[in-house]
Amino acid sequence: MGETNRQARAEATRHQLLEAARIVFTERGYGATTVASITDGADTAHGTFYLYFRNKEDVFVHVISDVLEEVYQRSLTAIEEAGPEQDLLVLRQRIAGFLEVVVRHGTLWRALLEGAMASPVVEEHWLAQRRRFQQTIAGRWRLRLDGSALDPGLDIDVAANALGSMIEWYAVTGAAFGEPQQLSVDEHVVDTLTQLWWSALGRRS
Amino acid sequence: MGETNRQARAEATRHQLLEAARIVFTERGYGATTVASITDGADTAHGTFYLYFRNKEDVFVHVISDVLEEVYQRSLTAIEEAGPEQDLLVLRQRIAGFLEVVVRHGTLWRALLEGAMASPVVEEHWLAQRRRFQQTIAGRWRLRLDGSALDPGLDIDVAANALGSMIEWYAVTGAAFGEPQQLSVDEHVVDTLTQLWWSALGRRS
Amino acid sequence: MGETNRQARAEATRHQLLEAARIVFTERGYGATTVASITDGADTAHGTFYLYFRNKEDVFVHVISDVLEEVYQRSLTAIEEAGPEQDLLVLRQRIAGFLEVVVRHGTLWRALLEGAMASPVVEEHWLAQRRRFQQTIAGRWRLRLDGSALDPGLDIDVAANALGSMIEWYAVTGAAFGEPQQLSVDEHVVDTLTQLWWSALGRRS
Amino acid sequence: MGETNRQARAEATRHQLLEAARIVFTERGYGATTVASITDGADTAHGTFYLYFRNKEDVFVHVISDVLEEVYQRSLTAIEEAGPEQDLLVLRQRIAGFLEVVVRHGTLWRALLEGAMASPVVEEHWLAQRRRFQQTIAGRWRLRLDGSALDPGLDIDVAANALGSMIEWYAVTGAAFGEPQQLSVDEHVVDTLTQLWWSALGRRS
DNA sequence: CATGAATGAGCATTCATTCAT
DNA sequence: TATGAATGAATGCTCATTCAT
Repeated sequence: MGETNRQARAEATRHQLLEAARIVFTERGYGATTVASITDGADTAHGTFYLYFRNKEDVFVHVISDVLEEVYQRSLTAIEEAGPEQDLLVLRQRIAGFLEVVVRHGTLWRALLEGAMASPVVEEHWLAQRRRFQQTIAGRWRLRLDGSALDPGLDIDVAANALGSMIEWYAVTGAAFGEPQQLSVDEHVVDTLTQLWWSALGRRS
Repeated sequence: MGETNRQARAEATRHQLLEAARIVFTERGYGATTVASITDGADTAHGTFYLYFRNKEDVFVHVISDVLEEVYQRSLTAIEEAGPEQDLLVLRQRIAGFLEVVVRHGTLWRALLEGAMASPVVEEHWLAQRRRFQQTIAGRWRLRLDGSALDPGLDIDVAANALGSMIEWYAVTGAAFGEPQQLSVDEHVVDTLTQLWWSALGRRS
Repeated sequence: MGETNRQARAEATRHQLLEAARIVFTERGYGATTVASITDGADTAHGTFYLYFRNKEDVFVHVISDVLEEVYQRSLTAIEEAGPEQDLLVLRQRIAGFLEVVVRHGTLWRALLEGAMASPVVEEHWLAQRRRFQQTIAGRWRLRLDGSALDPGLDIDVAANALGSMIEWYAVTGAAFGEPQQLSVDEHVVDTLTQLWWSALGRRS
Repeated sequence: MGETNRQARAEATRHQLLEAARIVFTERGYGATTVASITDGADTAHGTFYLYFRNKEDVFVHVISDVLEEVYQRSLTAIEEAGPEQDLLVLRQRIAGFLEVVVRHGTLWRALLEGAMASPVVEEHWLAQRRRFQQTIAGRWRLRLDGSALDPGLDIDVAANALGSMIEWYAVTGAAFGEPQQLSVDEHVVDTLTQLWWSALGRRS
């Protein structure tokens, strides 16, 4: 029981560091974040950081793994699919979910891109998540290639990459760059993005 | 004439530095580039750098301005417009032009993103160019809003941003991340991107 | 009996630490050995170390004391002396014994030198043992100064120091430096060293 | 001429650092010497050190190279050889020369040993010099193997190593360990060492 | 105009030692 | 006795920037 207590406090310290890291990365980006700024935020000694993480890269991977998983879950698996006639609705909800997660984490996405460029480990994490994302989309489309679903002449993998990039980059540039952002998702925007995606595939509403 | 000579040599030195900077930024990215690595490449003394540029940020802005202008020119103004019946062909050529510039400069785009995250000045440069790009597209669309050109309910500014983001992010992630890239533009890809853009706007070929 | 048990376990822990320390010092040398590496090897908690030793210096002194005593015993007291006509044989056995101990402990001698340079306490331990060694040799020679045993004009203390140094340094540089060593004592080498020692003192075989 | 001036000052700075390093290594040993302590002694900024040396190991190699070369020159090549009847005198002068250099540099030899154990580069430097030393000695002996010069049954390489070790270790343990040393070479000691070396080879004076 | 030596602030990382449980 | 989390001092190294020549 004393043992459990000790473990619990260790876990609390680790959590403090992780949370402080998330905040500092969000505020300052990847490059400008120092280990000292994290331990300051976590209210621990400098050396304590190295009990839990190997270095800045390591703690960053832990921070972004949570976020990347969250955005994946929200935009791909959140909603039970109903009949095909509800496809448009489902698409809209997924796009809205994606935007919501990106907006909520704001400039942490900026740090993610920065980290991906500074660290091969981070880069690979992020690219792997993108690949998984796009392959899931392409896989869904292939399942329905029984009718007039998609325009012929469309390379499915390229299309999944392109439309995924459209949503991702629209969201990230909006939420993480330029002026400090409004922290909400405009319904108006979701409508347009949904329609673009839907029409791009040659469908009619 | 001695004066002219002096100016000419100064201009040559400046050009050497700028060219060396472009190469180093392309090879190492923004963060890993040091002033020393630039002056090494330019074969000048370390201190000479500061005669021409205030710091790394400053020289980077000059490097990317050229590239940003080039991509803008290639994808928006390169082709004389013919009759409206050739719109699809024109679109295709613009997309191909954009991809070609991105591919040709390869990992410098990666450095651009990195620099945008490290420096507000770089960020503003890049965002301004994006805005100009998207506004030009949206402006063109508005000029034709006399008929059934675009789907109703589509927010033109959002759509221009989204489709621009689609091409931009597809190209940049392909050319600047992941495995070392093939340095060519696949016709196949251009076809698909063109079709997505065209259809997304509700047009029929 | 519970008390005895307790003491026995404490003694076992102490022994584990000492043995782990010996291994780590041998493998990594004095400077590169950390308290953590010792407790890792001993399979105890980090803090346990400080229940038994004040610090790295302290545990090292304990480790080397054993080895220094061993080499002393082997090379000075191991063999029952017979008649003076067997002196050469006895000398040879002593030299062989010394070499054997040094070779067996290999790079721990290297750590010993390193430790002697880093810590005055270690240095004094080592020097005291050398002094004892050389004084024993010089004392033996003096006991026989009744005849023509040694060359006149030879300072006995200097000679004992010098010949002792010869064997010591030949053995240590061979066993602890340069290429990973063969772990055996070459008879050939023992012969030459014995002859040098014997002749240096002006004796004839 | 301004250029020459600049180079001269740079050389002076380098010399200051090298000299300060020699002093600090002598006073504190290898491990306890920090780059900061060297730049303090040289009265330069911390970063200046790295303009001239890669790290502590690098500057140490430069410091000891001078000393190792000096001891080699003094003890092996300093004296023009006369007739063979003067061999004993030549030997004596060489031993005296070796001792003099070691005594003059005092505890720097201690740092050399310490450095050899901490750094493979230093170790190799030192071992290479020892090898050169011993091979030179063995080579000389071989040149005279025409008569009764050396005892038969003596392995020449082992003997050169052993007698070289004798002088080296006698000198180093005397000058660099134990109490702060008298800074002079005792004639008495030189006599005994010379006689030991001479007799060990089976010669008669 | 050009040079390149010098500066020093800034950051990552290690590790001996303590102490509450 | 034993544990292991926490501490923080210490140090190596980099690099943007300045300035005397």
